[in-house]
Amino acid sequence: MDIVQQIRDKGLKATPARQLVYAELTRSHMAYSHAELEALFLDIDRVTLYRILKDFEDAGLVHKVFDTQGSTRFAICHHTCPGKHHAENHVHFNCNDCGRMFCLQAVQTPEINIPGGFRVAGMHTLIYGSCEKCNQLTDKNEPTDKIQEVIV
Amino acid sequence: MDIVQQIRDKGLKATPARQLVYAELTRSHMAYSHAELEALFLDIDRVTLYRILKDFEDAGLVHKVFDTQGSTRFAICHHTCPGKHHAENHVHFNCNDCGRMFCLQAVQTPEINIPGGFRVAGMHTLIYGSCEKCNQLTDKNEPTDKIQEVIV
DNA sequence: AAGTAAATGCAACAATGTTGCGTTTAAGAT
DNA sequence: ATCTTAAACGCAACATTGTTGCATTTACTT
Ligand SMILES: [Mn+2]
Ligand SMILES: [Mn+2]
Ligand SMILES: [Zn+2]
Ligand SMILES: [Zn+2]
Repeated sequence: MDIVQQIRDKGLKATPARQLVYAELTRSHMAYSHAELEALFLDIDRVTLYRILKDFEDAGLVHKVFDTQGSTRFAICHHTCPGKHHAENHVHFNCNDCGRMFCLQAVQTPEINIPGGFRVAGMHTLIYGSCEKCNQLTDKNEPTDKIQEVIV
Repeated sequence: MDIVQQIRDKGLKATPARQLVYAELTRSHMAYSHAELEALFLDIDRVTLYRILKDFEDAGLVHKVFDTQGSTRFAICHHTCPGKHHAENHVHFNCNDCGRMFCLQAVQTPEINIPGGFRVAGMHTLIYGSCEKCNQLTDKNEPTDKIQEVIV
């Protein structure tokens, strides 16, 4: 479906800034930090970007997750997403080397039994290590500074 | 072992503030936010508290974790702790109602196979829901504002 | 008891996120 | 096509969380 229409379908105006952000998140399937998005879209105001991400999250277009440093990141919601709690269904991977974070849409969060009187509502699973790109680059002793397209 | 000696064994001076913080973390086995500790120890300077927690973490006395809000929390390291990466061995539970966070020392993080060229170094498992106390209080429609001792 | 490196307290700064408000604009109605 | 208006934007100001520099104090060694 058209990006403009997807934004409008959530009751939001399809402004240029929103189209840019949504297109990028859709394209790369990665979880972006605020800093990463600011660097990508230098002409979008910092506050506007905060509000766009908040609006997208409330609308269920994106989900918010935290990386291993506790920094906030945003990623697109898959088309079969059940709404704002989408992030809880799948596992995330954070690369220690390049810092990028991936939504592993195909990997569901595991089942865990915990003792005591806890009532479980959901869980977050964050795996860390090094991504495919960084594995290869480490082997070749090359720099790992570029952010490139990845589909997981 | 004596608290003073445990702190000294890591090459740190056993100051009054450090003894207070370490004793509390040892007693409750919970993961405390900075705000919770500040409220508990009003006479400890804010910056000093930051430095105490950083020093404890570097020394392997405590581990740092993030809760469902992305807020930083600190918890004691178990006596059989392998050092700074202690937090990665066990599961954490964050109560949606009272906000408290528990170290489930007895619950190991699960094994997960992920596709692609990712090299896994470790994982964080954060479960959320409501704790035993809040379950009971919800049933009885009572307030849930008190922080009390819990051993998990 | 004295000496010294470590720790503390305070102020200033930095990073991240929020709020208020006047201006601009997207999208529906005419 | 133009008008209308609620929504979105841009900017400044503020709030929260965490860090750094430095003068003073204190825990531990001798
Ligand atoms: Mn995701
Ligand atoms: Mn823990
Ligand atoms: Zn990488
Ligand atoms: Zn609770």
